[in-house]
Amino acid sequence: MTRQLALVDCNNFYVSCERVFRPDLQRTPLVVLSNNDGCVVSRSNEAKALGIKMGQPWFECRALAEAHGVLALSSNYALYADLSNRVMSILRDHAPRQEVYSIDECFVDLTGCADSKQRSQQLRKRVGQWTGIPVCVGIGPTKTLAKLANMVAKKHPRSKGVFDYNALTDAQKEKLLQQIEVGEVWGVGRKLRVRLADRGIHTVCDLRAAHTPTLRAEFGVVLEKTQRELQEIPCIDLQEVTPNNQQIISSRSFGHMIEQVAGLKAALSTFAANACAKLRTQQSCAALIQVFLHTNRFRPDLPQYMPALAMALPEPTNDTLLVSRCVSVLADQLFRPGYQYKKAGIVLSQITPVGQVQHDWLAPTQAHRPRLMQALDTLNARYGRNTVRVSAQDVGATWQMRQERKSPNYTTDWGAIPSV
DNA sequence: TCTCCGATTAGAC
DNA sequence: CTAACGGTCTAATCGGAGA
Repeated sequence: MTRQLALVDCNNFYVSCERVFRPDLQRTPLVVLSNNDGCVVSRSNEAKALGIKMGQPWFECRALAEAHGVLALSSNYALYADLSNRVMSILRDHAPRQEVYSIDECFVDLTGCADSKQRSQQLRKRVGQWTGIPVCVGIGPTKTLAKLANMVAKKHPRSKGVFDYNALTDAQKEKLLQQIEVGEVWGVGRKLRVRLADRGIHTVCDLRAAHTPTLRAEFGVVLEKTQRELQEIPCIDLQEVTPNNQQIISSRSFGHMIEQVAGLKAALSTFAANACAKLRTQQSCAALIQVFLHTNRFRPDLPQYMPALAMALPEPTNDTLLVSRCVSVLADQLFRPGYQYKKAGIVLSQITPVGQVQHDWLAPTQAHRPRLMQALDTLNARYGRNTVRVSAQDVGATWQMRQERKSPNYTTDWGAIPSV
């Protein structure tokens, strides 16, 4: 029996989230900006129609956008995460197997469903009614084809938000795949698209039909799997359990350039606190701590410096105070005066589950304070993130990112909901 | 010459 | 008036070091 994999993808997700609590913006052209109000990361259909590109720097399109009455909002991740959870939980309750693929997408397995297309329509309707978030559904025998089908559903209003690749005849499949550029395929990005074009592979149909051993030799396993998936041979399974992260990064661009170590350390200890909190939520510890600093790469007129340094711990930890101190030491070693720093961050890796951590009982007592960290997490959960923090976070702290257009915290603050 | 491992590349969203 | 350009994550592959 052919598999019926459905990809459910929220439409213009961040923009749609903002509109849930601001129905008056339903027809206003709208974009959501990345951290630091830097780039456009979500666009309403009206904004797309104006030619505003995904990932475009806001300062580049701002004049055009504002001339057409486009409203730009800073991103409000707490809101998006909250609505995402609601969407995912509705889908989980209405489909047997689910993989949450990203904040706005999930795969569900509808294999064996009597009428998967009708079922998808129901899912769509339910998510819309219960959350206010519009979604489209693509159905196919493999994940790659389900993604492609989803694209078709989004692009063609005739599909009413659901497109089923499995329902096509071989001739219809061929015709459809001829019309889609290879760059639209999941796993084919900018670089590959160019290299494939050099080989005469322009459409999805071309990729599907290419000589497999040659493709493999030239482009590697990843693309071979993609090709197989286009040929309806499943190579990428549904991942129902989300694995723990192998690496946790916390980094930010600053609202203003920083020239002093103290400022960098304030930012870095906040990053340490956030990264460790994340380690704790997934009940794991890290053994390698890396710190990096960046000057502004878009200012070739200024001296550039982007150093990085790692410290290996004798035993894995998730203790904010310990990691903060390491990060401070690394910052001192990396810091050179005379540069204007625009960004910094930390990377935690060599991650293992807490239960597997072997304590060195011959060594003097390590700074390992699970109960203190638990108390800290409880307090911050109740009274807000960073209510209890490391003092280094405050010393010389001037690094906050720009976020001039953020919407209120609708889902966590009653007062934020506009009165009707 | 082989193996290992860190760095780099490419992609996703 | 001018400058203003995200953040996290994974897997595969490359290339140098050391065995």
